[in-house]
Amino acid sequence: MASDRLTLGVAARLSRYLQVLTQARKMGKSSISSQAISEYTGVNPTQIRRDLSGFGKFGKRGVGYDIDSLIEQIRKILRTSGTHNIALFGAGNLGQAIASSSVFGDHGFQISAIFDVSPERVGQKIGELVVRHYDEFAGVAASEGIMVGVLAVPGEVAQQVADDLVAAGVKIIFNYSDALLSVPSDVTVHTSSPAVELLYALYFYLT
Amino acid sequence: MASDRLTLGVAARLSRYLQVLTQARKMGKSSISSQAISEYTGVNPTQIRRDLSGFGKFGKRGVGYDIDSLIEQIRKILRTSGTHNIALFGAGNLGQAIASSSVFGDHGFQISAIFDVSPERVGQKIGELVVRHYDEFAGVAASEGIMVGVLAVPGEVAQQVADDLVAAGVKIIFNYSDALLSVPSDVTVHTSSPAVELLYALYFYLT
DNA sequence: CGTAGTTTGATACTCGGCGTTACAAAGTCG
DNA sequence: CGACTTTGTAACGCCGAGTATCAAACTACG
Repeated sequence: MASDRLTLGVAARLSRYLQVLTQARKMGKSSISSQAISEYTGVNPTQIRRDLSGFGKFGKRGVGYDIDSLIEQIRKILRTSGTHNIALFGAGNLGQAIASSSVFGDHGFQISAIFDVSPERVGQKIGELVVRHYDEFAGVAASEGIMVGVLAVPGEVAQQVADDLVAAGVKIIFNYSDALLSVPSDVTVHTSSPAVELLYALYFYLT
Repeated sequence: MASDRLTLGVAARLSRYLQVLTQARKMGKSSISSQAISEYTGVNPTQIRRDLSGFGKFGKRGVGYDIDSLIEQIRKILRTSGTHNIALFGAGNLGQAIASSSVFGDHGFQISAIFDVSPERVGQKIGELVVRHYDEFAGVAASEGIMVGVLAVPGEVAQQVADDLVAAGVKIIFNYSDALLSVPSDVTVHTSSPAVELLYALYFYLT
């Protein structure tokens, strides 16, 4: 079949290209060379061209790659074109920051609902959305096709929320809390860990 | 010399172990097996043992690894023991979320100052710290040894702040904005991109 | 128009990282 | 004491990724 699974490395690099391309587009650029992508990602230019040319001829010789079309192509390769509905849990500082930024929207993720338990926050408006009470989640999950849940809740309740997400059929959990979540093997947990990324960067600076 | 540079892969995995170990410690565990670390990181247990045994015998056969001591050992290997001072820029929702959480503190990063330009935010107290005006940064950078800057500012001003950080001698910039930053080659920029990480996870779920 | 410069696409070769398998040694538990 | 767990270590092989090289396509400029 034409749709062989990408290797971990290729998928990781494609995602990274996507990040830089999206940023570059925001900066008003319309075209970019493999050399330039290399400077921002650290990936070898030849490697970049090889990654891309494996799926088609996206670039123009002597010019580079058209950013808009390359973004679309990579999204197709990653099978993540279109928009995906996500649910956000926790409307504290972090939840509000996420909801009012475009970090997820820029990559095709639409926040379709925000949940919290605090009476002061429920009913509050953040951007276009109104914070709903956590009890409503089960109903919302059933009606909208929620596949991804983003946890911006305190660590103490993260496991409880994760359990509820699993019960509702959510398959991917993005965890901003510091809790270690236990989930069935068919559910993916990705934990945000900026400090660890920083340690990694620091190591290479120090040596 | 005994301090050969670690390969990218080893350093990345050690960081990842550190993340899980820190979480596990928070959950009250005191010991963990390579098998358990494998379940949370996706790294092969043999690979984990090989990574660790290359630097010493940290585990106890039949038992596993003592979490506290292993964390300390990995920090030593990564040369990132002790505390590191970081400066936070932007005291909006995101900045407040970062400042009031322990994500950085748990890994030895101490936020030594928070800066903003908004008159309403300057002077406000977040945790133990008082938000200072951005103009004070140059002075603070000189007195404290600030090596890392965390940007929680709007994308439009991110490049300006980055330039100032570079001028002040900061070598590592953690960028939460969506701007594509240009810096000299001896400065490392790490851009937070949760949505891209999510796309990556989504790809492997879909296939 | 023509030439120099840029950048992609493609191939061949090599090296090393990592998965796999296997097993002895050291510890725990009943 | 004996069964079980888990680390530490070695051997082997595959494939991913860096490197080097070159032709082809495109731009820019005189």
